[in-house]
Amino acid sequence: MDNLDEMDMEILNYLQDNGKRPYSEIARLLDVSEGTIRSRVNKMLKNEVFEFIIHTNPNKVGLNVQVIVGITTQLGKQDAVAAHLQQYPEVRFVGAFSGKHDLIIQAYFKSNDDLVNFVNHELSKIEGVMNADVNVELKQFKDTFSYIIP
Amino acid sequence: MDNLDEMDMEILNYLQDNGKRPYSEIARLLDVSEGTIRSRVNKMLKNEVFEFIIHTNPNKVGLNVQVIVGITTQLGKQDAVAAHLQQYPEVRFVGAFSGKHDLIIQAYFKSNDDLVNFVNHELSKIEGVMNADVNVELKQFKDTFSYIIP
DNA sequence: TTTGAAAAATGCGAAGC
DNA sequence: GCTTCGCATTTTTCAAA
Repeated sequence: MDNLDEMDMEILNYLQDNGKRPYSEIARLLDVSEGTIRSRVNKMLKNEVFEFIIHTNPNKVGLNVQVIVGITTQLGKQDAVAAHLQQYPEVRFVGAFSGKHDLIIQAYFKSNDDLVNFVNHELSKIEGVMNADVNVELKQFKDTFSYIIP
Repeated sequence: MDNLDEMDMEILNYLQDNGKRPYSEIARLLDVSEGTIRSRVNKMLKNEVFEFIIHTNPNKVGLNVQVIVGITTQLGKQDAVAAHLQQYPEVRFVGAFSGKHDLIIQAYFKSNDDLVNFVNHELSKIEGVMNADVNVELKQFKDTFSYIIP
């Protein structure tokens, strides 16, 4: 709940390099005891500051088609459309935006067929969706999660 | 390099719920020995199938302004612009797309001031950038990394 | 590759400062 | 809130099937 101090940020910085880095190693690097790191990590986990996950390379698990779709929704239907979209496992990200599109989503598919199927048979049938601007990824330059600016 | 079998996928499925899940627990769930899980995990790590990371809640670390920017680049300058953009720590994602925009990026900022500064003083000065369509996130509905479809 | 068992390292809880 | 110190759990190592 309360704010993070410098040591918390340093802990996050070490962990975002490698989620398996042992508390004892971080403790050595920051010159405190292992218990200190552990209690701070657990406090941050409890406060949902971060979570331990894995980042899978989509291509290596057969998800070769990645898209970002800008969606225009009918006035007043934005929340309902978003609630609907977030239920799809293929949809990784859903956000409401100011700008050209009301909603922007990011999704992964195994094949172009699956993508076309999603757009034509799912997206187009959601009530309140007026327009969908589909962008298919051709090349990925960066996809990091280490966004704690040091 | 070679393909993942069903057990590999199940391991990924268990880990994406919780990157700290012990190998021994996964072993029990899949009815194999702990060493089997470990050797498969290490093989996948070596082949860059996935990595252990943390996912930090941007709001909790003071990154309150999230944007997705669609960028139109001058013909032939796409790669150069992308290479430039990916150097900013604020920029989490850079991809080349087919569709309305040549490049799409996702970035986090501490404040609107920082965003405006980035757009006016950095983005606008990159050679080859012709247009930038800035979308500011108003609300986040979903932001998951568990996209291994079971 | 997978297994099993011993050794090493890590994580945990509690008490005290 | 930080540390220390036993104890439990996990990870590592390695020989063998």
